[in-house]
Amino acid sequence: MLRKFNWFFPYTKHVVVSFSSINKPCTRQISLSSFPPNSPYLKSLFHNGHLKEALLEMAVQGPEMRFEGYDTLLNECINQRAIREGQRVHTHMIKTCYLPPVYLRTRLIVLYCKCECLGDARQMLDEMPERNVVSWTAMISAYSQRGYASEALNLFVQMLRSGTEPNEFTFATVLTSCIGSNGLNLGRQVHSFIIKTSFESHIYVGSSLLDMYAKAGRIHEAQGVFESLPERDVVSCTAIISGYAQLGHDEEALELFRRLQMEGMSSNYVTYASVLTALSGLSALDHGKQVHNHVLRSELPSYVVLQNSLIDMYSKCGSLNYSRRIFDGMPERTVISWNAMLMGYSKHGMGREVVELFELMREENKVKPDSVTILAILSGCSHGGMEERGLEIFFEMENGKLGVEPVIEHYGCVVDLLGRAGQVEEAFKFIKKMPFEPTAAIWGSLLGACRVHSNVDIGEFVGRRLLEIEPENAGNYVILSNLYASAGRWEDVRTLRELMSKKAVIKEPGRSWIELDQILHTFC
DNA sequence: CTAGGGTTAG
Repeated sequence: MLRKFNWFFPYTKHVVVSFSSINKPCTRQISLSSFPPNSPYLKSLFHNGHLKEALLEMAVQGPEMRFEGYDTLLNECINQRAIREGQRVHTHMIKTCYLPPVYLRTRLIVLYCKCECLGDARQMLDEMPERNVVSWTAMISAYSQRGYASEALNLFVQMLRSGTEPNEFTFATVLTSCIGSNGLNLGRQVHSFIIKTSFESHIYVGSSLLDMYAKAGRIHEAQGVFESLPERDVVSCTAIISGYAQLGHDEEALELFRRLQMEGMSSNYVTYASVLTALSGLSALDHGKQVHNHVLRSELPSYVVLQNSLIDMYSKCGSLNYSRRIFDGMPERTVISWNAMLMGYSKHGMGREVVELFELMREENKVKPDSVTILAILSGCSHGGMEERGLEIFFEMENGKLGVEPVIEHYGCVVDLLGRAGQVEEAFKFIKKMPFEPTAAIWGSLLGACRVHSNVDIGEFVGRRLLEIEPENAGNYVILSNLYASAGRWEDVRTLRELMSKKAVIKEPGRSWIELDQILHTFC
């Protein structure tokens, strides 16, 4: 950081400045005459990454700084995410009474956004004497990209009220904030606005629009937008494929991928990741291997995201050896890599492998576990006969030793774990003293344990409770009635069946599928 | 100057 920072040196010929960079302190003599304001030298300093020297130069130039100098400096601060240096540029404007035009103020908004100082960015925007569509859009997109959907939407409305017309950038970004319970409603309003302003066939707006419909579960509307696009690119194709995949329409996703590929669509890592999700859902190992081949032949095989998807796909297809081979071969892993692998072992009841892998994770100490890691471990211990170890890890987390904040799902896993171990009373006590209100899923897990271990007393209490919370769930009636049956309480079984038909509870039909000779067959 | 799709869990 700079130690000396004097603004008013332009009248001296030489100036000695001392500063310390991260590695070494240094002092340098700067000859002013060789550095006219906005000189090419200034630019060369930035491009060689000497931002701090450039800042000194700025300090030396003092009030001589003009638009071009600020622009170059700010852009470099943005590229390097250098917030301290950027603040100095901002301060320089204030101290020298420079009134930046809209363009430079927008660059400052972008600087603060990219450096995660959204509050400062917002203050910049609010204090601007005049704003244009770019200033508004930069802020809206910062909110959208970080998941602050309501802030993004509120700002969008404020922008409209101020009389500024949104452009294709604004629409593309604001649509990604049309999520949640009212998302579809908002998205439709934005859509009609898009039609009015004739941005509907814009490729960025269109892919954002179809993604919005897909995320709201409206795959047909998404498909409609996709088909109406005058041109397609990787992103729009990926968006529609992943739309199908995320809604569980895995066959359609795969079908569409094949068709678009034949039509010449190019794929990137996001495309493959989406297709792999669909294949995991289908447990289609042969198809998965084909996509893996595509990935290996592409330029992308070392992408972490893609390898994570492959680990997951092979796990869900039951090939844990393949998963592990990919996992072991990764030069860098994210927490998702560990979680996908742990989850794979967990789902296959390999409790010992789960615990061993977690120990490896702690030994390596490169990646911190998160909430999902602990979920994978607890459910793995529960399904894999490692109940005691699972409980130990849970209590470590509860005592704050893992750096993971316990959430209700963790408590749910422990209930499951105790229940499976036959400790039905302990599980019931555990639920009663949890710091959360038990959900239907948690009661359901305990009811299942009561059924398996024939604990009619607790089972009856829990079952009745569940029938109140979710009277439409057929499974609860069936388990409770089986529990009564196992205790020979036929009268209760009968009244329960009557209650069930009176409320017209319908059991969902079962579905299954199988892959034979690389052809997928599905049954209902 | 500002913009769209993605990986683990439920």
